[in-house]
Amino acid sequence: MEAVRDLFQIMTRRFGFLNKNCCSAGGVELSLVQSHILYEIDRQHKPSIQQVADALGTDITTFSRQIQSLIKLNLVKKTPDPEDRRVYILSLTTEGMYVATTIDEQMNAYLSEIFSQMNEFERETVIRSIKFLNEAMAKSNQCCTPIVE
Amino acid sequence: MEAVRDLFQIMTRRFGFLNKNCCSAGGVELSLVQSHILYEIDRQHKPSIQQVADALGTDITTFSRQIQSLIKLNLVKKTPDPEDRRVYILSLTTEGMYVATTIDEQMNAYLSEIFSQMNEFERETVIRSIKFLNEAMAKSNQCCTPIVE
DNA sequence: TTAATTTATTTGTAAATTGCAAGTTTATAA
DNA sequence: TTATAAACTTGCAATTTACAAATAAATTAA
Repeated sequence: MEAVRDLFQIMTRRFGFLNKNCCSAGGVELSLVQSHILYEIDRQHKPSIQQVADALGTDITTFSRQIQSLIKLNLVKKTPDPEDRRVYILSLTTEGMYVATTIDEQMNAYLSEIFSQMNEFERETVIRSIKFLNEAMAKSNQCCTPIVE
Repeated sequence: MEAVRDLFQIMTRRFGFLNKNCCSAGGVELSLVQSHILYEIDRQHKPSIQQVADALGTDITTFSRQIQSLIKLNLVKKTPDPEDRRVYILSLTTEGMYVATTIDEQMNAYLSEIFSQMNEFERETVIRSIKFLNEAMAKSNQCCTPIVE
């Protein structure tokens, strides 16, 4: 197999730029990391701090502080879990939800623009390919998840 | 178009993990950023500091310091450009080349493992799709390049 | 039931990363 | 030849990071 890595490296870099340019909404200027956190909280169902940190592969102590700053920005809410009082459940505030949604819409708009250069068939193929790839990565145990030592 | 962003977000996150777990070679422990820099210096033809910083979308002052630390690690070399004495040409040292190559091989090995789950046709399709996507992103002027204001 | 262990989270601290402002040096334009 | 611009570096100061250690609650073992 030739230089598959190059393809990935360039693609993810480009997508990274997209994300980077995309992170302010509702008068709030977010860092890339913060935008990823909002995304992940939104995506998961009542996640704990630990769960989101794991999903993003961030050190828990770092993550704890990141959450603190997002709470200060009034984008994230921390609720004690009644089931287990060690745990805090994370959720987006109304404002956080607005910001996350806005970013999401912008990202999708950018992506639409990219895909608009393709015809229906090409678009379908590319999207199906990415889905497929994600599944393959999920199945692989050697890679693609944060290191758990 | 449905939630294309999700596909991308997950894919790039997974690839990010891959990169993250992949950054030590030849007894040197590199950060993700450092590994990206080696990659980009290797890829470009006698790039200047500015060029690599631009390609990676990093602030030039930050980048200047990152190069300094890679020089200290004896992975990167800075040569004055005879054509324009303001400019420094970056290149990898022998050791830097070794590290970059090792990381590259590891990444490709991981990717091979992922692709080994697919049959020949699927593999071809996925790879062609990513190439295609890269071209589309390159053509788009709205996105996918670092902000130049 | 108590003691020991594990899990979730936070804080102390110190190092690394970042970027703006300002500076140096060389090239180019007026 | 003076002014402007471009490539790069340094001085900060703020932010981000992660390891070690602490707290508090749950679980498990004795």
